[in-house]
Amino acid sequence: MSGRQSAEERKAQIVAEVLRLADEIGPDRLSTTDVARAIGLSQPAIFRHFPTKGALWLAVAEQIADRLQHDWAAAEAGASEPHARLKALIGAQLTAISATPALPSILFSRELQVDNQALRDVFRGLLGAFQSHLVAAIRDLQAAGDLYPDVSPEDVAILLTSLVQGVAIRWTLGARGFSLVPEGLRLFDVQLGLLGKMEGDSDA
Amino acid sequence: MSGRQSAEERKAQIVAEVLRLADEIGPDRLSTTDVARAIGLSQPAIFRHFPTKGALWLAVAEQIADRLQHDWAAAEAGASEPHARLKALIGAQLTAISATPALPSILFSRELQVDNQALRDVFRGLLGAFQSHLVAAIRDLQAAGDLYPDVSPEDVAILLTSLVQGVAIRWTLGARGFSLVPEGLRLFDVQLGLLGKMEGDSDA
DNA sequence: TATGTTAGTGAGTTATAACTAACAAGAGGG
DNA sequence: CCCTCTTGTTAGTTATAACTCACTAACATA
Repeated sequence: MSGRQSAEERKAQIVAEVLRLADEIGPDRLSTTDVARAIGLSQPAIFRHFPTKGALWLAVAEQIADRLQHDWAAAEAGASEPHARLKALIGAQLTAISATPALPSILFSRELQVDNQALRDVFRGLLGAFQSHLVAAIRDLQAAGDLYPDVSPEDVAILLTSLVQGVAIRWTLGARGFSLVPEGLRLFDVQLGLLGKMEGDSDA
Repeated sequence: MSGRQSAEERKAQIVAEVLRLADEIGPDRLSTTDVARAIGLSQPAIFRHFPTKGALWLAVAEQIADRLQHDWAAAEAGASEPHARLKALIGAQLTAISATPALPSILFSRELQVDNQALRDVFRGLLGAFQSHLVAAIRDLQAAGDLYPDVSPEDVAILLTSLVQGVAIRWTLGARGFSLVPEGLRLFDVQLGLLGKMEGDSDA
């Protein structure tokens, strides 16, 4: 169908298709046959480009990691003020999930990670990196006096990642009946509102 | 091995074994053969008690639902004051998860997310019910003046369920390197501390 | 003690998974 | 114009999944 292509193009196409289908079918249920059929290739052709299915998933993970890290960098570059930077980070994460809805399932799928240590490492590092970006922004926010100072930045970061995860779960369970990014950002404002309430008292 | 048993007992035993093995093996990797072997039964015996594997999962979900609802009721009965009631609800949920560690994995399983609509409905209802219990307690807390009144109880409830989910996910992914209930309650106190900060200002 | 019901078994069937081996064809270089 | 590398195919293999069928053994009770 799609004609003969260079290995590099094919690889990218396969990875993209895995991400798309992982949402439809479920990450661990996704078979190489599904991927091949969606592209219009024979099933063994997948193995021409990736030695094992695990290697294919690793490529997918690395693509995810690259994209997320790029998104975070862009979010931070576009906002100088700490509050805006924090909100941009959360927004970037929500946008990434809404563009790749399989992301939470992939990130949290024990099935995938059980027999793929490398995959687990990539994801763990990724989650940790996000946490670090948040902590840095929160620290700046506290330094600027815009955030109640008696709570640890790490705890705030945890509350915020939980918020993102929580809204993502509600989004998937509820058949995506609401708009992920606005709802997530609304809750972010609520949470940050609470965290900033002491602002007026700080000079008391 | 375990001898002949009544259908009712066997069903309960199978359901319990699924919950145990779902944690060890992962919800989607879990085969009827695994369950049968763990009990000491032939694999077809499972299908004597449940028409399909999906029906088995549904029975598991209903057992979870029953137990959670019972736990919530007990938590609410044991605490009259709103703040204690809210904390007891969160504690009950954390305790339930720590007693059934497969719970978060099931939330992200393909069985739940893709294959089994009925299962998804049960879990959605369950989350909604928990949310309602929280909202009621939060309303009382606001009425008592112990919680910043300008934020909607629904939003606070969402933040709290997200908190529970978030800590549960970190707990499972991080190889259970910390104690779920204390860590969850600690974060609850942090969050509630933020929500109660206005208390001193309310008469200003 | 005879008889119907129910829990359980062993040996299948069918489908689908990942992966392999042998062969075919398109594209560029000599 | 052929030679060769690369991308692809068709036709397998092996393993494992859910589920079925024909049958047996324990139990209850009339």
